Amino acid sequence: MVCTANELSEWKDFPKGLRVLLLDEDSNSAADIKSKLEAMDYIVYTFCNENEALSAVSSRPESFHVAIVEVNADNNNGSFKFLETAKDLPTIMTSNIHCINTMMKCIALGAVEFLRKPLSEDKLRNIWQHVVHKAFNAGGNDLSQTLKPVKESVVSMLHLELENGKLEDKDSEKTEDASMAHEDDHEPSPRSDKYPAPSTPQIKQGGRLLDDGDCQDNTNCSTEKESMEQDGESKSVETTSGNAIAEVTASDGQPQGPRETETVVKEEADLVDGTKESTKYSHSQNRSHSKDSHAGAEKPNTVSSLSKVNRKKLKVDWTPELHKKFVQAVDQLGIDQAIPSRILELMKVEGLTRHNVASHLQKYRMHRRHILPKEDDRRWPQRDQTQRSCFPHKPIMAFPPYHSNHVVPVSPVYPMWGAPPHPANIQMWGSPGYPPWQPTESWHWKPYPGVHADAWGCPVMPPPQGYCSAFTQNATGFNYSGTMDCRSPMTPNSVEHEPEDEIIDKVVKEAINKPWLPLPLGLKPPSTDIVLAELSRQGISTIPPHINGSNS
DNA sequence: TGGAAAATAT
DNA sequence: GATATTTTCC
Repeated sequence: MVCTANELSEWKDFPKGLRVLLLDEDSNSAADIKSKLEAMDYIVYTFCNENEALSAVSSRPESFHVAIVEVNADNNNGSFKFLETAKDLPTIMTSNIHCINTMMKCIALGAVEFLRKPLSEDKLRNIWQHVVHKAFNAGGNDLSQTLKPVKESVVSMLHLELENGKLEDKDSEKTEDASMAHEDDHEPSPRSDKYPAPSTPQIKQGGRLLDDGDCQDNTNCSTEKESMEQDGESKSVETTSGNAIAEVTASDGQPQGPRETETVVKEEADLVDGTKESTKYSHSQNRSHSKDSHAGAEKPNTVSSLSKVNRKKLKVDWTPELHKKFVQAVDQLGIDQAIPSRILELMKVEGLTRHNVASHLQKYRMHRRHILPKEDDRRWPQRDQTQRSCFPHKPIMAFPPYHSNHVVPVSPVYPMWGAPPHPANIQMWGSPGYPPWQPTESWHWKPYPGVHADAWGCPVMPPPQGYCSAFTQNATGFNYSGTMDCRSPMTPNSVEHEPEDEIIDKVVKEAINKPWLPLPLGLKPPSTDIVLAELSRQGISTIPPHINGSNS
């Protein structure tokens, strides 16, 4: 983020000048709070009923940075209403009542903190944290105009302060009450592993989940990597009790950076009373968790409602973005080198475990396997008639060596994963032409520039002689002998093949002996003209339209 | 570890 | 019941 002197000067005394909306029906209380806030150079706008306050917020949202709303037993609806309506405004609830359910409800409805009255200066002094937190955690798109300057200023400030070694006092406070978690008293420094998370449990906020290696304040009791991965997740649940937030910055530590690597996972967290509450971390764009408001809209037993949402450990939501990363990682590694651990490394996504990746990889492969042959099925028949009547119904052999580590990547384009039921998946697995995936998909062809997906398994007819030699050369160059390796079933000692295996074996041999035969090796097919000529020479007149397409 | 399959969750 | 994801097993 750019740090300009101008920005800095704009709010060099941050958080002084922070505009606070105070909603408190109790005029005495309001006056008291107001005076305290003003003593800290906060600008206070007092309202005694939610409608006025909401009206003010809606008419000039940029006028407030944070809100302090009182909840009382008599009229908490108004407070909740405000809370639910003014979602963009970090809202701190305060009350004389300490009903855990009320607190929970407030939090569930989006309150950033629940402070018990009376509000001491210490408590009030740090409300700016929520503003900063929001400024840094709101997705770029979500960042309101009000928060932008805050963020910029803070960044600027941090920049300077960091050079001085330490952040300004920023009041290392500790809010009590609802805040059972160890809070971050400082502003987010580029190196800190947490955001300036408010002291109160947040059940929302785009955040990252604990990463294996970043489970800073948690126990690292697990020695085994594997378990650490898992513990890293559940750990956040168990050891951060009271702090539903399990935010961990990405390795880069840049406040903004993590946003794009946030994993969408659901996490359960132990709440104060031990009940579980689920938190869904997602990309910043999804920040508004309807779930939360939904849960909050329920009765005081919000807790139990939340608890049922999920009891299991984290569940990775393979959003298109995440999947894209995955695919890119796979691409980068090459399909043959794409193993969970490496993919995981490349993805650099917090909270994602090797298992998650492995699982996804498994699915990914399955989809590919499932789809590719299907596509080929449409094309092979013709070939059968002409070249390989003995060829199995499916070009089994033509499968790319997805699971073979010693095979050269003969990676065909990643096809869509089929026709998924969910729109999201449709995107994820990329229906033809789905923009986001196009680049990725073509990426797969990197090792074989110019080769089109359709070349794979296309009813390409025996290429002319001239091409044959080229083909052979290429095949050699690309170590196509290795391709045969992927036909592991044909290992010498596997004498008792299934009938299908025998066929496979046969085909493999044939392929070996007749390299000029068009196996789906991902090689560039001959030019359309040549193919057409050859086809017609063989009396084949029916030509699938995609041949032309794939070659031109 | 990687990968397949079983078990669960949604 | 179908899928997606996690767990388990090898």
